[in-house]
Amino acid sequence: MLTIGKLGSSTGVKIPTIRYYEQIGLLPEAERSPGNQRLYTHKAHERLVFIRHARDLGFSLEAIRDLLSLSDNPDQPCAAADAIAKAQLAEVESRLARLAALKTELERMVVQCAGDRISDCRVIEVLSDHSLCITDHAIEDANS
Amino acid sequence: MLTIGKLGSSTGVKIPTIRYYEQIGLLPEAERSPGNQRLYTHKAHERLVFIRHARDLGFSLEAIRDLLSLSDNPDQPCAAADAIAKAQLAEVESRLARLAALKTELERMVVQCAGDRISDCRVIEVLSDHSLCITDHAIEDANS
DNA sequence: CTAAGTGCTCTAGCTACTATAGGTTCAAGG
DNA sequence: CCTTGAACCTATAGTAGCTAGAGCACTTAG
Repeated sequence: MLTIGKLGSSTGVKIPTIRYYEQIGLLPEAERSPGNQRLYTHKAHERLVFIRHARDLGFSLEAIRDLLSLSDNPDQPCAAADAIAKAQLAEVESRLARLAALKTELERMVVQCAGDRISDCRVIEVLSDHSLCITDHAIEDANS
Repeated sequence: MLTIGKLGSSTGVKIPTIRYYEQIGLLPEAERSPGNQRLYTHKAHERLVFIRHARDLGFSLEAIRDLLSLSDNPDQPCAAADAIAKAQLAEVESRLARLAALKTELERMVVQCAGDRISDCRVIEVLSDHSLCITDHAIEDANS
C-alpha cells in the first residue's frame, strides 16, 4: 500500500491532482489508514498511470472517464474505445494544421521586423491588419 | 459610433467577450449613450481587431496587453514587441513538435486496434502501458 | 520526546471566456 | 402615442483542469 506521496512520485502526478481525481470520481475513494491517510493499492496505481498517459496524449478527463469504464468491462466490443481514440486523433490533426499556419505567420512577422521603432514594427503592423497575413489562420479557437 | 452589437458583428467578437475585455482593462471604458449603452469609436474598433487577431495567433491576453501598450507608444524601440512575438513563435513550435508526436502515437493506436473486444483492444492496452509507445510524448503540459 | 515532514480538509484562484437571470432602452409599426 | 420585440444593461456563476494557501493532524527519525 502506497501513501499519496509515494503514489504521486511514482506516477509523476502531483498530490493535489490525485485528490482532485478522486473528488471528481476518476479514481475511486482510497482506503484510509487508522490515521485517516489515503492508502493506494497496485490497482489504483495502474489506474492512475492509465489516466496520466491518456492526459499526456491529450485526452480530456471526460474521454478518459469513458475509456476507463470501457477498460473496466473487457467483454464489451471495442468500437467505442476506437471511436474515442479516432476523435482525439482528428482533434490533434486539426490543431496541428492550425498551429502550422500560426507558425508561418509568426515567422514572417518576426523575420520582417527590421525597423527599430514601434512605429515601423512589423509585428505590431501585422497584428493590426490581418490582410497582411498569407494564411487563413484565425477561424476557431486559438488555444489549439 | 457603434453599439456593442455592431462592434461585435463587425469584428467577430462576442458581446460578452467585449465587455469582458473592458472589465479586465484590455479595452478602455466605452463612452455611454444617454441611456447608458456603450458606444464605440473607430479607434476602439481598431483596438479590438488587433486583440482579436493576436488571440487568433495564440497570444495570451497578458502578451496582448504588453503589445497594446507598445503600440500605444510608437516612439519606443521595438525590441520588446519582437521578443514577445519570438516567445510566441517558440511556444508554437514546441506545441507543434509535441502534437506531431501525439499524432504518431494516436495513429498507431487506432490502426493497430484489430480485436473486437475491449480485452484485446490496442487503444486500452497502449494507454495502460507507455512502453508500448515509440515516441517520447508525455513530459510537459498536455494541452499543447 | 521532539521536530521535521507528510498528510488532512476546505476554500479560493488561474485563463479566457460563456451562460443565465432579471431588468432597461431603443427602433419600428400601428 | 403606444406597444412590442430586439438589443442592451448588471451581476453572478459556471466551464476545464488543475494549483496554491490556510490551518490543522499524524508519522517517523534521531
